Amino acid sequence: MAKPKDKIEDSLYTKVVNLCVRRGMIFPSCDIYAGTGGFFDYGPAGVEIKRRVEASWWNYFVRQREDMAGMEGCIVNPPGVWKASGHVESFNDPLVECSKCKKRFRADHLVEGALKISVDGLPLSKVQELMKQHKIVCPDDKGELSEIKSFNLMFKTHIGAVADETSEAYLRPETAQLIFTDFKTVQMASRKQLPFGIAQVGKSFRNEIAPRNFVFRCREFSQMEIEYFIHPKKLDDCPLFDGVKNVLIGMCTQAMQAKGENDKAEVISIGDAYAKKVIGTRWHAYWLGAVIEWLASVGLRKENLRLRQHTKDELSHYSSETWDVEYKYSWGWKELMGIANRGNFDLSQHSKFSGKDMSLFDEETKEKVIPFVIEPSFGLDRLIFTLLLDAYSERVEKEETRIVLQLDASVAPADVAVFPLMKKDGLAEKADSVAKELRKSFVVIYDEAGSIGKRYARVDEIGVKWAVTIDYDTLEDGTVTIRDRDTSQQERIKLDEIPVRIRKSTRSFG
RNA sequence: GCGGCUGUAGUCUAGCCUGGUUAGGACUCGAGCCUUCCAAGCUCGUAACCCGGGUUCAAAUCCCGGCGGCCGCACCA
Repeated sequence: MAKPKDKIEDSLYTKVVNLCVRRGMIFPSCDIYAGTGGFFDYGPAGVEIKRRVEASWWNYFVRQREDMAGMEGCIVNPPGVWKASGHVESFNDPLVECSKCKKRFRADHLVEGALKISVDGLPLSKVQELMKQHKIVCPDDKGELSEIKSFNLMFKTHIGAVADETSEAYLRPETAQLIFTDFKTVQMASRKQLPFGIAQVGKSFRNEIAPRNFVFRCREFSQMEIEYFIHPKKLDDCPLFDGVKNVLIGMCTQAMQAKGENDKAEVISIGDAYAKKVIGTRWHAYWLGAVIEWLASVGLRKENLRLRQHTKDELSHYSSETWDVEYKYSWGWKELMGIANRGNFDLSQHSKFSGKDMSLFDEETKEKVIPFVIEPSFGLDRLIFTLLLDAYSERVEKEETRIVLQLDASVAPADVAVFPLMKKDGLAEKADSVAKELRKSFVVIYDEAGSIGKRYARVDEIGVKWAVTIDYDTLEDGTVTIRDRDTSQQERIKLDEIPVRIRKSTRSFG
């Protein structure tokens, strides 16, 4: 089955990466020292965009909802958490390399294939022994295989001064688990009854073997995750479903992929997809719709989005059904975020490993239940870069190419730029006081350096929607020109109309 | 992690082959002049040879090692 190309060698991609670095929005971390592959820092404009996307998400999914509670968990956790979640095991890939063709294989898979036994839970030394005993060689060209090398994708550290086995700890590879470990406390404190969700934003860490493709696969990244808890017998009892039943979106189903139609998507409403049982549960369908609506609200064009169902062999160890929201990158459809049905896997595991009761008493059915979970999981960095790709445009003027980032105003790095037409005759002083006043309510960029055209171009490039220019008329009658980034058209308005104009285009979050 | 290519200011690059330059340019950035609205012009300025060894009187240049980057393989909850 042909996978979408992983390779990124596209000019749009290159242009946006270049813009990110050149304008200091997103750039390699600690670049003055080497060895920092897979880590990226955000500069002034980048961090504003990031905070706004995050704030928009938090507002939409947490503050605007009755059925959601927020929390923030720790990054460093004891091993128990990750043993229960299955990550200690499934993050350890035992790899061997063929001495002839240099190809790499999963040692456990080779042994399982050759001996028709399960090696689940066996220590690596045992697997190595089996490989030797049965003289397992490269399946491609019978070449000799190397010793097993273990790749642990979790960052390990130690708690306290003594670094021995008892003090081991991990940097979390996903934020989700903290929601499960804290589930009972957050439920008690928020006094939410099923169904309800817990949301969290934070950093996660994966020690990728080969980080690549800018922020698409990095070692430290931000996640925005929701675990939505549902009574196991009420997965289709979804009162809010009507709100998204009309969301039309392209879908690529398992059935289509089985036929090899990986790049196709049938445009269908999410409600219909559920009615046809393409989507397993009503609550899953609901979250697919809610997620698409939010992604559209921060400016992503729906025609560049589609839902793709994971095939059975793609499903992770905890999931029974997963849908990815994919974006139509110029190098192919690729995962932007995922919505998994985790069942009660995690709460059950934590109950087993910790010995604590993770069930809730349901007042309606008078029974103790371990809730099922639908998990919408967003990668923030990837999303931001996708927003930049989606917003990137070029305008040719006088044989010169200008970059205009047509970001939604709600996620732009500033609400408004304020420029004096020139520095002299008191224009700069006036502009400065206008900027100071606007700063009380908005994110403002003030700039008096260079020609006016250059200053417009500078803010176009990072996506600021409005530019207010103070000129001689301002001193006379208190009017300014306000310029729209996308049309470069200007309009003369009164000073006190500026906030109204900005708010019209910006949902104010956070 | 393996293979191929590659590394000069914030960005793009000249110079490298054939060792000796105050390492040049353009854009950006900063200061100033000019300018009554879209990267104009002028003056001045800041800023670079990835790191470490070696060869040599002399290394951006040649050699070795390391580190980074890109591409391919592999990996990817």
